[in-house]
Amino acid sequence: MQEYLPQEIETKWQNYWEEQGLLDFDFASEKPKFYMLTMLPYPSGDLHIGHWYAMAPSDCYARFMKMQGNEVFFPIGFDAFGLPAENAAIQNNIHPKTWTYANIERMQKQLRTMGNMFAWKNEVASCDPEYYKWSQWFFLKMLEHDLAYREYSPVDFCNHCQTTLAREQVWGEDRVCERCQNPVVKKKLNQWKLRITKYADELLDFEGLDWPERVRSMQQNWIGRSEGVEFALKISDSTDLSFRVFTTRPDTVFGMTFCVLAPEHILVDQITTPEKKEAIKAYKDAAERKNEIERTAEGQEKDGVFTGAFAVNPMNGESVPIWIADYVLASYGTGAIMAVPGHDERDFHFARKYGLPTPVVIVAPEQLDSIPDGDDLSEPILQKENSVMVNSLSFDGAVWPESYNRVADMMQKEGFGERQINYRLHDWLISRQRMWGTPIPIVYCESCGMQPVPYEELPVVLPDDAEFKPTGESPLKYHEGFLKTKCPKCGGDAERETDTMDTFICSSWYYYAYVAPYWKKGETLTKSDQPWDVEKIRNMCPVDQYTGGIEHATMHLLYFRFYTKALADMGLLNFREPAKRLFNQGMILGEDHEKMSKSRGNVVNPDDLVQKYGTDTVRAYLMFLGPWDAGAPWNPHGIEGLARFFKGVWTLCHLEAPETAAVSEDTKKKLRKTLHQTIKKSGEDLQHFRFNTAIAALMAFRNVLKAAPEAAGTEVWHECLEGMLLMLAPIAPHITEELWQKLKPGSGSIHQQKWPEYNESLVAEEMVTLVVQVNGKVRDRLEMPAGTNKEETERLALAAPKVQNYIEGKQIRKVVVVPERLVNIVCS
RNA sequence: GGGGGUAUGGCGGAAUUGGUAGACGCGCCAGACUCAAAAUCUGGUGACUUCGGUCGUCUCGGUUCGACUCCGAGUAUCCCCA
Repeated sequence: MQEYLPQEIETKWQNYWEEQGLLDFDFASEKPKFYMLTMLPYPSGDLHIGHWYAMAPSDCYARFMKMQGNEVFFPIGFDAFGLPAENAAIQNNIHPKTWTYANIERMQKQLRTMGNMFAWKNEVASCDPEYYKWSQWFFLKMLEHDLAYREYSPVDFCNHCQTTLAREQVWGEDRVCERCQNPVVKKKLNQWKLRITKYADELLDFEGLDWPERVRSMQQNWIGRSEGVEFALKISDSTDLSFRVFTTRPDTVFGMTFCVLAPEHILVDQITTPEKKEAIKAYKDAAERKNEIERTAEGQEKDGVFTGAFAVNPMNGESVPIWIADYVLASYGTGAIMAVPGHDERDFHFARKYGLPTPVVIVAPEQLDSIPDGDDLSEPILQKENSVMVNSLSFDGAVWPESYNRVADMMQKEGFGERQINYRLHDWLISRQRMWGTPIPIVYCESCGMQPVPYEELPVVLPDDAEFKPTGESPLKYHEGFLKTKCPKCGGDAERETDTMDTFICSSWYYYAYVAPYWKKGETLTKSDQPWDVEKIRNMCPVDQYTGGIEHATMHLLYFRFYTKALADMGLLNFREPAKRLFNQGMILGEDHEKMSKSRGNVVNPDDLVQKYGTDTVRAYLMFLGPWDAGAPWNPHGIEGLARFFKGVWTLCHLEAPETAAVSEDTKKKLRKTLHQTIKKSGEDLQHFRFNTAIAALMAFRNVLKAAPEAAGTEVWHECLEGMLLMLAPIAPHITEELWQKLKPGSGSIHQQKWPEYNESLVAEEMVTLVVQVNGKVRDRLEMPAGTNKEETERLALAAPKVQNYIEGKQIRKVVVVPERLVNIVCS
């Protein structure tokens, strides 16, 4: 027998598949199309075991779907813009483009060693001008449709990365940069934003999508829809000055004893009385130096300063003092709140600190008989459901949610307020002060102002000779050739926008690019272009199955959906969701159960493993570790089991028929039954991404075959081997191809075969094991034919000698019979 | 602080969805082959046990003839959000 040498056969078949065109997607195929998409990698230069963990099972699924009779499209590409290339440029004095393309080349090679059925002919790299010209084209379209705008506002800025960040890229309580973990600061800058908030409500709706609950609730929380009322408060002794506040609890409005403006609120300076000016200014200066989290953290002591001015509660005409406090943020809602200290945690502490009254205006129904005095409260009353309004003039006795509606209606009727929906979601900040990204196609002319670059002039190309200095500023700012241009309107001198786009822009539409890579390459674009091969997009999209890491739940996956909706509204797509099904794999951890990182020294190198065990074993082991969505720690020893398994399969396929063939009918029956049971089990498991149990079933099947070597050479044996190889093909494409072509010469690639079918009547067991319990404890096991009826089952169970020992002399109270499974005799 | 997930042998994990707990693999133990080792093969492997059994799925309580599975309370841990 020839030895199993995975490294040799794997390269051989990878080349064979490529030469035979087996990896290419056939758009003309009559078969049903299946678009299988895995999140595109960043070309960091080294394929990590995490990439394998994400991609090998995806490939297995793609191959499985192909065997199920689909024409499967499984493309790959590179998310090739981004900061690491630029950092490398500064450090090594090499252009990011050179660095990136070298990495791409290296990663292509590594990816090929995985043996995936990637449609390489449809590969894209987002840093190619033929790719990003469309990113720019979409930007101009968004501008036209009022989905892109420029705004001067406070934004999150990372000093270390020298760029602004989207809200989603600022992490955690410490508000650190997602990339470098350094704290971000607030800066006021002119920045481009996309109006994702326009789609807030639609993004909350997952109707018809098969997406994990986890992602849906994360997105819903992120969007943070809250219904409330926004109303105006007039400044006392002023006829025209007023400000607006948003509240989700209008039913507590009669409990307002003060209101609070954010220190940055535009009215602050106007309304502050002369004697308070100094204190207010000092407070504002201090607030500016704090970050958002210091200001709003719950444990934090809330402080503030009285402005000297008063506002009028429109519901009862009472005057309340206006304070400023930094726990109110200018960027959220209206930048001002009505403070109801009796019924809000933060307002309560603030009021107690400054001796402001805390009246009670809502109570729980059971408190109605003895309404507490506000002065006695030790904590605010936060009840919502069934709360009853008190001390609220004519509204007394109104019960939530009617209370909410009555106040809201009144405000609306009187014209000083209206119902409003507030979202936590901000518009998407896309400007980055970095060079290695898609240039924003805008020029600034001194006489004509801001002008979009005409469609026909796209792409605005990044210069190849930019100079990288560790100044922290984008080299585009100093590159005359890029910066200086002519105004498209008046022809006069103008300057280009030097900010580039967030790289999440590139990955928001890449799955369309795959379908027809570099569409209209080299051609001049126009405003009325179709950005892709419409026919193909119609056939191929949306994506049937998307896979990727959960870490993208509120970033990429939200942008991804937003883009499709926006493009649909521009008439470019005829569907509104990019992917029908989503599956998120978990994370592969180090041996120490910690996240893999160089600093921990627990990183696993897939290339070394492939070298030692071969691709098939590495792939299969990653799938075998546990449920894919749970992730798993790496166990360096476990992989031996998979290596043995494949060696075992290899041996079985080379087993020769014994000289004296004496194989019993029972053995044949058993083999055939196991085959059909395994087809059913592994097929169902693969369909549901349960790779681990599918492989376990195949191992069990191997064990059964191994125990019956006398059957080698028989017809059943061949059926079993064929079945084994076919079922194993999506998991281990190389060894199965090798063995298949040996076993069935002339039948072509195993990857063009159909998934085997099972016979339901062969799956069912003829004999079953019946468990007999006495008072819930297992006392005996009986073999009996399947289909034995209830009465007979009970009779056999009661008659069993072992059982007799336990029930002798006792009174039988009840007998529970579950045919083919169990009998429980309850006695005393 | 709020929301969500998870908890099963020495380890990774199975369990027909309320019916034999521990499939499959790793590790370990014993045996075969070998001068020896590796590889391979065979058998064993939850704990305790007086070898009859008894206990056992994070803890406590509940529902049920029967609970890893359902309900309530708690602990630990992970993720997301503040």
